[in-house]
Amino acid sequence: MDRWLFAKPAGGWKSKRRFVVGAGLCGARGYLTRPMFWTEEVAERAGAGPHIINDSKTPSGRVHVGALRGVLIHDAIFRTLKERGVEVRYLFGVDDYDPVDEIPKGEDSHFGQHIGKPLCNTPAPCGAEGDMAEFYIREFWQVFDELGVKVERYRMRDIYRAGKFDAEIDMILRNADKVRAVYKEVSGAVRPEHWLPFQVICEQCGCIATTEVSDYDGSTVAYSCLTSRMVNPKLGLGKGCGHEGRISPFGGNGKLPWKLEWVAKWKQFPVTIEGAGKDHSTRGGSRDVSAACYKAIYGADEPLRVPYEFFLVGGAKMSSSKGIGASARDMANLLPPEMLRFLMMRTKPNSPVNFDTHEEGIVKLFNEFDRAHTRYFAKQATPDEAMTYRLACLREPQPYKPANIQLATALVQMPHLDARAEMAKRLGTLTPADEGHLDERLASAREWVANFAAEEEKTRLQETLPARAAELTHVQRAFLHALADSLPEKWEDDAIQSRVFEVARMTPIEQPQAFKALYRVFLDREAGPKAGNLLAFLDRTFVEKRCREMVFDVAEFWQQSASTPEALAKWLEKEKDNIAGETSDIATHGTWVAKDIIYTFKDGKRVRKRLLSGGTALV
RNA sequence: GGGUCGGUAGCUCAAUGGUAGAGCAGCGCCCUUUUAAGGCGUUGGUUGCGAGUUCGAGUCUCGCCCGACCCA
Repeated sequence: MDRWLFAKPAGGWKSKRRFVVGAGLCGARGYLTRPMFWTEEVAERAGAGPHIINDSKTPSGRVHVGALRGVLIHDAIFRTLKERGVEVRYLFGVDDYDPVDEIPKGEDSHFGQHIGKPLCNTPAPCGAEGDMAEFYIREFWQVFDELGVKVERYRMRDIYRAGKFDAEIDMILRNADKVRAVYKEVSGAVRPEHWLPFQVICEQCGCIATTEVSDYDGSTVAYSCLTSRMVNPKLGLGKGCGHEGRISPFGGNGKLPWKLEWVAKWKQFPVTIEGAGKDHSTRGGSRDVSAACYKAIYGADEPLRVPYEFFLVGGAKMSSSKGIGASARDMANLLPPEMLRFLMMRTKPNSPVNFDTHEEGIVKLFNEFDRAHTRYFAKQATPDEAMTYRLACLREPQPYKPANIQLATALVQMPHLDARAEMAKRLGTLTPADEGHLDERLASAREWVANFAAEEEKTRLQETLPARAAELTHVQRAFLHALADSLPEKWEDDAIQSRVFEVARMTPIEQPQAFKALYRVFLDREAGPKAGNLLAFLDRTFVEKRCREMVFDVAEFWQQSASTPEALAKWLEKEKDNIAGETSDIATHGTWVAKDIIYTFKDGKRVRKRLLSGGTALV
């Protein structure tokens, strides 16, 4: 469908969607326009700038794959603004002053004693160096690098300790009454009169989640570490120590609750664009609270909102106890960076992205990306498609020959095959870009097979004849016997491949049926890699034995393979110029009489045709 | 319980109140010693259900059902 439309005249028709105004007038009906890509809409709403985009992550465990949605949405907006010549920065913060409130899987003994403390004051697990926050954010930063997401990184511990939020902390504490009013009005949460929006780190036990602060005098606050508060009631952990004291709220002695932390960031940096996931973005949610506080305290408008839906990954291993596939790192191992970006770019922020790691989902994603790539370089892409593709690429798009993912996953499962060589053979002459792409694609294929493929999706050589071989027709069984009878002396892929075709013509059997029979008895699948390759690396006697395992009935076989005289005549008419000669012989089986005619083509090929009579009298 | 968003072909999703579309899957045909490849064609819909507004509703309004999320 043509995406170029005539926009209705301004003021005439109502329009929900924004349009890009194209070049000049086009007739009397309106301007030549096209619908905006979602990043362009955001850029348009954002205005001239300069802009500061902000996003952040609390590294309380391995960073979940869903966190990439916001990261990449912000990156796409960042790149679009830059392309438009707008001055823009992209900041990304580590919320490492947040408390430990949950325990990462399997780390109970290590983190149990630290629950309630700031992440950056908690040692890393597994005896690793550094603190918990650094430990978990490190692999997330690595993914940023691989995805080509270039952000200005900051850590909340540095911000607080350097006193960069001191002015905001002071302002917010002085306006605590406004904060309480907003909480009550916007989200219905009632806070006690003495409550102040701040949490200090308890000087006695080091917890930050258990303290309650009151009485700000301009330089210090009073606090108590509540024994009545449990950071994680489910686990029964993180009780306060009962300590009471007075301390300065500045210089890293404590932090703002994160709804106010947002306010401080917006004010200090200052942030002009910050999206948030749907969990924060609903009415009366945390984003509304933060925005209202910002307005109440500073009289300022919140940064541009970009509410976005979730990024959900389902599939084979996701629900397994191993937990592979749930983290950003795991997903980056499976999907090349462009693919992961593509997944996010093509879906508008307000729609959820559901990605399935089952074979079908993987194949579909890769093939769609390859089609986008091909269309882009063939200049057949629509404006939206081109934009999606360009934003998916890490740098200026480079041409290369796409390597089919389905073939790649098949080949890497054949231990006796050189998958790379097989793929390369099919692609033809390779440029360095082709080679790089091919290696990347094979790595994805191997990762999928190793960590994501369900058992039934894997290609496995069948040690014994699979049960479903019973579904083979008698022609297919006869074909396998005939193949066993005439396996080539030279046990090489080309010779075997040729022989398969020849035996198929001489059985006779339709080619697809012949190949399906082979894949069934050896792999228990409908299809597979090139048959010659597959067989060449198996033991010859094993192949011969397997091919003879299914018995067939001659009468059934003949009936399934016979031509009608009409069909034969039609075929002869078509092929007569290519046929050099023919021989025939008669065979009988019970009351059936088969006349087999073998036609020899001018190029040496031989084809058997079978005419059948009799049989009916006895049946 | 209150709120937000969504429900369109088998699947994933488009569609400015103006003829409901695309990709994939499926099906059919063609080609082929590239057999998990290639080419061409094509089926498929009570737009969750029911009312209303309108010349006209997938789109707007109301009610209900289902799902996700937020708040309590």
